[in-house]
Amino acid sequence: MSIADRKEREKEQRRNDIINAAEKLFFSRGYDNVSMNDIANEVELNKATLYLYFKNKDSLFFAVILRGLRIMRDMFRESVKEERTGLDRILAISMAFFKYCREHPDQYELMCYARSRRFDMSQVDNAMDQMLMAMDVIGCIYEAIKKGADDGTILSGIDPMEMAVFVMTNCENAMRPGKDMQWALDSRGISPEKYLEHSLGLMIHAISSRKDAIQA
Amino acid sequence: MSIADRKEREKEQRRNDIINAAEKLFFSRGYDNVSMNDIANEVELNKATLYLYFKNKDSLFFAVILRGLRIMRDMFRESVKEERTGLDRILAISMAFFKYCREHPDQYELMCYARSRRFDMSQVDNAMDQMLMAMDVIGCIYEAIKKGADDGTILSGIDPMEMAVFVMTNCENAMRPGKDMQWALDSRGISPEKYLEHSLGLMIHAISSRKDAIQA
Amino acid sequence: MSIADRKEREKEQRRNDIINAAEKLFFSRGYDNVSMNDIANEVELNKATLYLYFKNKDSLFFAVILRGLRIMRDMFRESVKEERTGLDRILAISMAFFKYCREHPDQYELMCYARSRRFDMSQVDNAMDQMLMAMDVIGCIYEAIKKGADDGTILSGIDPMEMAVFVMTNCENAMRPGKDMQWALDSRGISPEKYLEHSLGLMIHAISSRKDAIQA
Amino acid sequence: MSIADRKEREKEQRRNDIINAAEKLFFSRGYDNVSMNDIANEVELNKATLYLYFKNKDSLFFAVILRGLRIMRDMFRESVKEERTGLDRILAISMAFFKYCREHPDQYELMCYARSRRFDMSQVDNAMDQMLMAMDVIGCIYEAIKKGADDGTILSGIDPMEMAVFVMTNCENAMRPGKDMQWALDSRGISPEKYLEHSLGLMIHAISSRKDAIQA
DNA sequence: GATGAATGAGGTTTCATTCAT
DNA sequence: GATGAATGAAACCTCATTCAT
Repeated sequence: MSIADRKEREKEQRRNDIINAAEKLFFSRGYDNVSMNDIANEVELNKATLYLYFKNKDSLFFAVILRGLRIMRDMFRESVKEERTGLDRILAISMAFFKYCREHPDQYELMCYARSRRFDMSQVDNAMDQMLMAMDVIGCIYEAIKKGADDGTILSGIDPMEMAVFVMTNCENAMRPGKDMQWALDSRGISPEKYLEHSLGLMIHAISSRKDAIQA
Repeated sequence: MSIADRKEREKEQRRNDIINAAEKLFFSRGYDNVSMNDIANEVELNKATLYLYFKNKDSLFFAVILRGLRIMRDMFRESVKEERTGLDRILAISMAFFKYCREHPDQYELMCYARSRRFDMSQVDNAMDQMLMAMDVIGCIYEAIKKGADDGTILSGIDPMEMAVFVMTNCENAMRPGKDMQWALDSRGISPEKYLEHSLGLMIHAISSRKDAIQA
Repeated sequence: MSIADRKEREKEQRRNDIINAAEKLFFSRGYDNVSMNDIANEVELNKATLYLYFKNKDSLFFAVILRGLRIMRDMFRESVKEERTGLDRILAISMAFFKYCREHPDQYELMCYARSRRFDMSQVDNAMDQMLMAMDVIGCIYEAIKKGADDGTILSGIDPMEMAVFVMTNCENAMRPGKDMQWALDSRGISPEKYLEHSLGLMIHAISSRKDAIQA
Repeated sequence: MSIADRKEREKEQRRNDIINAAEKLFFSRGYDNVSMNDIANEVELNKATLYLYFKNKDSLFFAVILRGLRIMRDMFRESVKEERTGLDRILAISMAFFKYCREHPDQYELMCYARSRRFDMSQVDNAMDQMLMAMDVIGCIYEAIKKGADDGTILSGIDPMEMAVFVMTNCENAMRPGKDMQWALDSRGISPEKYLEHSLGLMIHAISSRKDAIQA
């Protein structure tokens, strides 16, 4: 068993090495400007070897994404531990999200790109893992919303999943408003931080059951 | 002058033909699966000729996007004409946005793609037009928000531009929640239409000065 | 001895399994569209194991061919048993050949491909078996011709081996005239069956000592 | 007109240069051992340029083949000019065929390879020309057979096209009996020339209306 | 004897872009 | 202004084969 185990671990390690190399390059040059050749050179393996571990370039890409999602989920889970009320948990998750984005800006950038029509999930061999992890992430929010509906800190009457999606997308937009939106904010001298704060406040205001509070 | 005029008009016409062809192909196959060759064939011009009108493929792409933005802006402007209060105008613009997305789904798809990191605006020759038009679009919302702050239908206290961005991005997400968000909604059997409605309700609730209303 | 025997038999069995798998795949997709990987998967052995049994892909291919040749030879031998005269034997062998082609069309197809310049016999480890078996096959015809020369049913005066080759190649062409020849026949509405019959008639006519007969 | 003409000629010339280079390499190393890279280097053009003139490697290959077929056809046509009877024409064509094979052995080798299952004519852009030329070649024999049936030198009663195919394939086999057939002939010390002669004699004997003659 | 992992070499094709005319 | 032809660069992927275990 120890021998099979070691093999197993080595294989996992190598897989990880590849993902590391790919991640590094994707981060610095973007998906489209990195070739499998580049990655093979970076990880010092033969190009063909990459294809032993990943069906194709897209699959490798989504393995990178998956890792990012896992980190995000873990941060989400960790963040709610200390919080009592549903609303507090939502706030905590929001903060965790912003933290994630700040600590892993390139990873988050890739994640956004991974959603574009450019990618055909049917050609990706770990598509299912991808979906499950995404569900896990949104699931954290979903749980918090449900709790909030129970404890009265969050509006009820709408399916908690809808609210979770509302929260998640608002966080994303608060963090990364899109090129044109940034132009608009720039034109009025509004800093990203300020927009983040206010935008989050509006979101919380929208879902909170207390009718008087705008918090950040 | 009439001769120069005609020339001018012809040139404009040809430029438009190219954009038409490109648009048609981008719509049906996506940016990355359309080559300059394809476009040249579609418009029945030589490939090299395209480069007389557009600096590169990206510039042509953004010319297509620009046209879409113009349509959107016109619809926004048209939509507010009949509305009195700021809040009503925001509602009207939201509706106009959804209408736009439904009537030009492919165009909207492209617009989203155009925002990805993949594109380097510094290599695009009409980047300025692009920015101005985007400002125009968001400007419509900005005006409505300002009016709403004046007439008391919309929360004041936050820069109207911030609110405009909040509105716009919420509309976008209401309409097109992203692959993973759709999975999440699907898992609870929530239809896109329902989510659109509720999500819009939350947004309006967030910005409305009336503390009791959730409307769709 | 029994242990060594068993080992021997198992080894032979495994070798056969590999040939079976290769044959199946070559039949359905053609030599060039089948990889050693495919074969290894089909037979559920490791790719490297294949190389314990066969020097290279070509050798495996020719092992498949060899098996086909053996079948053909056995059919030839069986076919002449009941026939008296040399000419009758030639006819019987021809029929056996056609039967073989009909019963093993894919195998025959491969056999034809195996003759192309693409293959370098010097790199094939069982080239000698290959040659011996081919000689066996043609040998059947050779014997029949010799008998026919003796019993007066077949022209003498030409080396029987030459005639054997003439017979064999005519049978092959009767059965499988080649793409362009088929186009030609099609253009005149001649069915493969009809051509087979007439072509065989001409061949028999050519070698028969009776100057009046055209038979099928 | 002269300018367009020159362009046209230059283009044709270049196309020919490419075919020349490809032919040279195919001759010396065989189709599968020549890459488009090799050809591009040989003709001193960019690899991509090749694809302006030929849809793919196969199409280029068949352009080489087509040229060979044209030569063969021209030799066939030339050969019959001086001959009166149908049978004499068949003999003349046979000789022309043998001459062709001796003068262009590599070309003939390729032609044989071109017929194998390996090639999917549906992916070849000049497939129609290919077929027409093949029909032209066989057509020469067909005409001679018809004439022979008229003038009484050749057996009638079988469709001339069938006989033409019979003649053609017999010539091919007389010239190039196939690896195994050569082994067989070798084993009896029969030279290719001798087999050619006798084999041709049998073929002529088969189609001739004179019941007593074996000629070469 | 069997295998999992690795690899080197190369395959065809595509594309955006640019000259010379 | 328009074009036909050319190109450089690279892209992804596959395969037969061979070690170390």
